[in-house]
Amino acid sequence: MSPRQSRPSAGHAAVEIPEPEKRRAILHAAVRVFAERGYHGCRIADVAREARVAYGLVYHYFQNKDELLESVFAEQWTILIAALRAIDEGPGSAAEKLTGVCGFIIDVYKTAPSAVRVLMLEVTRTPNALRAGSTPQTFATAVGIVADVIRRGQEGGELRRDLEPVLAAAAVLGALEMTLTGLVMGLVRPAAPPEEEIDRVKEQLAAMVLAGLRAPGARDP
Amino acid sequence: MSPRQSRPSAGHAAVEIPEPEKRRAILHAAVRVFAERGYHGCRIADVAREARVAYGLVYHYFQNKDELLESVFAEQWTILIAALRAIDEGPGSAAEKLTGVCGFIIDVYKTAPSAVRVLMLEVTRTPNALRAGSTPQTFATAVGIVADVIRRGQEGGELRRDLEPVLAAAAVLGALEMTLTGLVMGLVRPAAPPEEEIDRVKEQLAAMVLAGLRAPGARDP
Amino acid sequence: MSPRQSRPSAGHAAVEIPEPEKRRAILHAAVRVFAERGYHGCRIADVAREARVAYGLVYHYFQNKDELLESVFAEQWTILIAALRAIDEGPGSAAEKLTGVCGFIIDVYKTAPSAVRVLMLEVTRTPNALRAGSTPQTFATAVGIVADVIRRGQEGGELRRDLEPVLAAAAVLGALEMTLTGLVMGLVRPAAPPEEEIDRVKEQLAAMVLAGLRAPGARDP
Amino acid sequence: MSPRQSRPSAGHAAVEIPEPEKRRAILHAAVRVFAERGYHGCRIADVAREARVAYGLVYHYFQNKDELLESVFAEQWTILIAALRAIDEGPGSAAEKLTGVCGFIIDVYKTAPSAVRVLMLEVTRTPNALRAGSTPQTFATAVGIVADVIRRGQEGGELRRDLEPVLAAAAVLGALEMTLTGLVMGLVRPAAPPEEEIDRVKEQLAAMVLAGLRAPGARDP
DNA sequence: AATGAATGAGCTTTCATTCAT
DNA sequence: CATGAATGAAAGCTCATTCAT
Repeated sequence: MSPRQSRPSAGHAAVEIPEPEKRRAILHAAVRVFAERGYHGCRIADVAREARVAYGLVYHYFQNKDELLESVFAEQWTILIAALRAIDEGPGSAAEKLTGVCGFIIDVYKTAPSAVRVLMLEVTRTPNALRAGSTPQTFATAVGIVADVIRRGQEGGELRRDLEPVLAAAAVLGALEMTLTGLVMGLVRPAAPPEEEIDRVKEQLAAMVLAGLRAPGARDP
Repeated sequence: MSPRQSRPSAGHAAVEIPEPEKRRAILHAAVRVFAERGYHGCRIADVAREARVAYGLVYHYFQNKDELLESVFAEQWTILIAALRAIDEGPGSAAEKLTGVCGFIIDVYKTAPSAVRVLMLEVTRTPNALRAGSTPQTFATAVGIVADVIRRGQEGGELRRDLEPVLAAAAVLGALEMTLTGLVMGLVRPAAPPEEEIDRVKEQLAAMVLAGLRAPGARDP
Repeated sequence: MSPRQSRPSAGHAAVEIPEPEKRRAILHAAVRVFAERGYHGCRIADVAREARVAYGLVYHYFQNKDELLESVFAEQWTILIAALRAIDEGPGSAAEKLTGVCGFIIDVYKTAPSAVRVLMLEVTRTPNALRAGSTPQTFATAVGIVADVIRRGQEGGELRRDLEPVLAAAAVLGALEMTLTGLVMGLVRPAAPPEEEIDRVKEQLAAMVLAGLRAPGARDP
Repeated sequence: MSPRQSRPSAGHAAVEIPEPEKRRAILHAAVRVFAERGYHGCRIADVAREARVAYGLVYHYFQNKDELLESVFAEQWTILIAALRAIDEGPGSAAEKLTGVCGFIIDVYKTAPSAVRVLMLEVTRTPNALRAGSTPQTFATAVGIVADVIRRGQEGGELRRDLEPVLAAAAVLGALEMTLTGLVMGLVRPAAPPEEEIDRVKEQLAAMVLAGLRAPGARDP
């Protein structure tokens, strides 16, 4: 009787059916509301209002609340992981790659703060049922990629070897996340216009992270 | 006709009215349930069951769900901030104090993981209405104390001066938090019995944090 | 294990056990609260607070809410009916007796407004279960007594014969009640000090009632 | 995302949005249940069942119980006051107008007894919070209109001048109300089929009221 | 007698989900 | 596709009643 599937998004051949504009609006709205209020606090009514769409339409495009939020998760993780992979597989030293990771996340944050919050904060709070198949693995994947960067940096003598890569990766992402949170909450008052302020955060964070991980003898880039 | 106030908890002199045992049980249960499911997902019925107490008793001691969770917040923050203050005002170098902070939080985590999760995770997710008067300030306070430690370390030449203390403090706490989250989610698989594993995390984290903040010339402790 | 019966109030012989002071306080408080908020709106907690007595004590003296409120009803009606009977069986013309009825109710109102409200207003609103054995009959009794006065006045040629006595009696009591309500609500603003104001109401009401009922030829008293 | 406002009910021009049928059903049901059981005794579940409507729909159209009952109040008072105004401003002597008032209320009672009970009985019992803005004023308004009729009758020499109009008006409405109550409770047993019985009540009441208020010299109509 | 903590059924309110249009 | 009224299960809150002290 209509869509309602996970939307593989592309057909296999010929005529590419474009994603309906309103479906997109709902998904975007869901990201914001979800980020703002969390899984249980996010009401379908809120999403519909935020998307400026009729109540019932949400159920036209998504089976139910869970499927909607799962889509949100999936989409955001897909983007993040793709980016991390690109950085990981690209050229450059471990230090450059870590700087790239910090930079990317903070850049995303500049244009879509809620997207970052969804990824970082909802990981542990969202019911397991929902994340089934998506989050724990994907979160692990994200941490894993960063850990890989670190591991190879250790192997190449660029980063200190006494740290467990996974643990270090988690710490780096956590540092990123909480710094952004501080920004959201106004702890770090913008001494400069927001745009530049965020760039300053980016630099400092990268510096701190690198200093924390770099091998004693290694040179600054 | 009964309690139901915010319970300033301490009198000024002589006859200290002891906190009713069941009130305490409810508060403890609330910490756990709250940590587990977040603000909106936490049902009064769950708290009551967890505390092995009748439904209605929760409302005997607390006005409503909000007041209960606010009490949880207040209590946890009070404990954490007192500990941070003690470390801040105690003796030792900045490095030792930062190590102390990491150690304390991870130690608390060993005995009461949910308490830590409430503090760290609920900060941004809990409705503003609820946190009014409690969280934003208290969170800021906690960050502020750590930032002070860092600032004095910078002034004493022990820590690098190019980092904004508040930002660095947030990053440190974030690194702590996400590492613990990783532990919870099983990302960092215990290579050793849990107890020792956590101690290993403590060491590595402290090492990383210190390396990230220490001034180039400073010696290892 | 204690009182808790309907309290026949007097023993049969010798040693008269006096009604406990606090039982009385509860009963009085109940009259006020009941009058103020009606059956469903009247909480045991309110009664206890109003009586400055511990919550549980109410249940020491009364089986349950119903028994308490039934006692209130019974007591008030007993008083009212006794007074009406006394007037009815006393000397005087029908006109004098009707004046007496108006006067009595308004006088009671002066000292215990809530008692009057209980009698007059709760009649139709209180659940049948509660009034069982008390109200419908007693209310009917009260109306009946006034109707008797009217009937005898009609038979004696003093009052007009075209009115159904019961109907007329109800109307008289209703006029009384609503006037008092008007007073409570401040519709009839006291042009004089409360005391005198009420006396003025008494006169006017009696005059109006008598004029409404008196036979065309009958003289003013 | 829907109705839920006080429903000003009438637009100014062209396309009149009709009141949803079910909203109306709920309001009607509420009048009955409210009349039957009073403010505190009236359960939303009862209203929904009586209106043959799903529980939740009540909350679709009304914010909460208070708003629902306030709407009931407002509607009933609006009707009554409009009718009283029409009588007041229409032609006829004061006596005819008073007869009209009695007749109107009793006629309404014939078709919608509960409506009358809501107006007359709930005035003093309903919590102040609820009536705020609606009842005290409107009740005063109703009494005021009747008082105006009386005042003008006094000025025209038709009615006795020694009675305070407001007081007399309250008494008249009270007589009406209690008579109807008596009818409800079966005090005045129908000597005739209900229909005629009520008409007999109407006549007797009007006669009594007029006799009570008419100036000594004035002729019978 | 007196107290007030403790219990839990019942009612209000919310909100995911369905359905007629 | 789009809409929003309609439904009802689940969660929050109240309060009569019991019970240990």
